[in-house]
Amino acid sequence: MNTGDAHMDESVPARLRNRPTRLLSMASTRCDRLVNDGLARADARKWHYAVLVTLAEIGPMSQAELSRRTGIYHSDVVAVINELAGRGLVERAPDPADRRRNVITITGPGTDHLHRLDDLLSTIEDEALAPLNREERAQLVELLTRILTHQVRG
Amino acid sequence: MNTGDAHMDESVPARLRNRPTRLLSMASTRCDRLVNDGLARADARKWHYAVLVTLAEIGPMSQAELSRRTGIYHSDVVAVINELAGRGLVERAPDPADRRRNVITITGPGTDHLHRLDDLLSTIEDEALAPLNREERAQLVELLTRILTHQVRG
DNA sequence: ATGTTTCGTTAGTGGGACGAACGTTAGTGT
DNA sequence: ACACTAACGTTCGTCCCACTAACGAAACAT
Repeated sequence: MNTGDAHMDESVPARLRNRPTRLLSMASTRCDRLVNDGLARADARKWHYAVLVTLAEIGPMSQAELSRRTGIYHSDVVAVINELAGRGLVERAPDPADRRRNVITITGPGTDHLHRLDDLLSTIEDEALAPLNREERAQLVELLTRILTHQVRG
Repeated sequence: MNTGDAHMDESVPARLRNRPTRLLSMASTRCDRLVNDGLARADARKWHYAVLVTLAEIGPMSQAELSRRTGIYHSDVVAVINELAGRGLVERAPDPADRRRNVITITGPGTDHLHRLDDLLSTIEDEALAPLNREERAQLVELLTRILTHQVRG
């Protein structure tokens, strides 16, 4: 499975090793894989989690709004909702007030599943960020958030 | 061009907004795009930079070693070297000592090009990480490095 | 000699982010 | 009342990336 490759040794040139964008890329790739593999064991993907948590926390909403809140590209929302609806975790119903919209609602089983995913994700992230303590994780979150807010408004 | 989407508003549920892996993913995606677009203006890709900087800093080496040091997947090295060699930025020659190997060497124009890419990349990263000062960038690098070293040995 | 490993290479897969276009429906201006 | 514009859901397709599978050639191990 694991190729045991180097990638991070001293064998990597310094100019390369310290490029923040490169580190960001590699860390993201590896964390994403951990998350994907982990969630796959619960037959889920990260977008499933994003949708379920959004619905649970904010309430029923249209697909377009889901796209905006979760960051899922609007073309891709359809498939995600299809998958979730196919498993009975959400319900898709036409909005009587605006017939362009579908109202997506989380179901009972959906809420249960969300709790499992929440636990699972916490475990996964705990392993992914193992070498970082509480404050350091908060620091990381803060730094990344600032980068992102800047780029969005940029 | 820019869709002006939200993605980072308060409209994002808290449980989602504070997930480090999610932030990592989004930051990486956006930074990668900045880097790719930026380097594209110099008709280059980030792997070009990785290869050139490695050759310049360490010296000629085989493609396999290049793969190990840069993190480029071994199947993909071929294409990268093709592109670089096609532009005369590196030279690919059979290794007389081991006829399985190719020895890749950076050329004069390759070194020039590397300098341009170095400057360009600094500019790009400066913009990508604009909201972070020196220490904070160092902090970010340190945190990410620790995550990565842990995962590689994990 | 034989089997194993390394190297370079080709072709192909799967996923994720994104773009283009379309029919449908809601608002908006006049 | 009517044309125009914008939003919504949807489908299809594109591009890039990390990765796999398989292969011939060469080196190495025993």
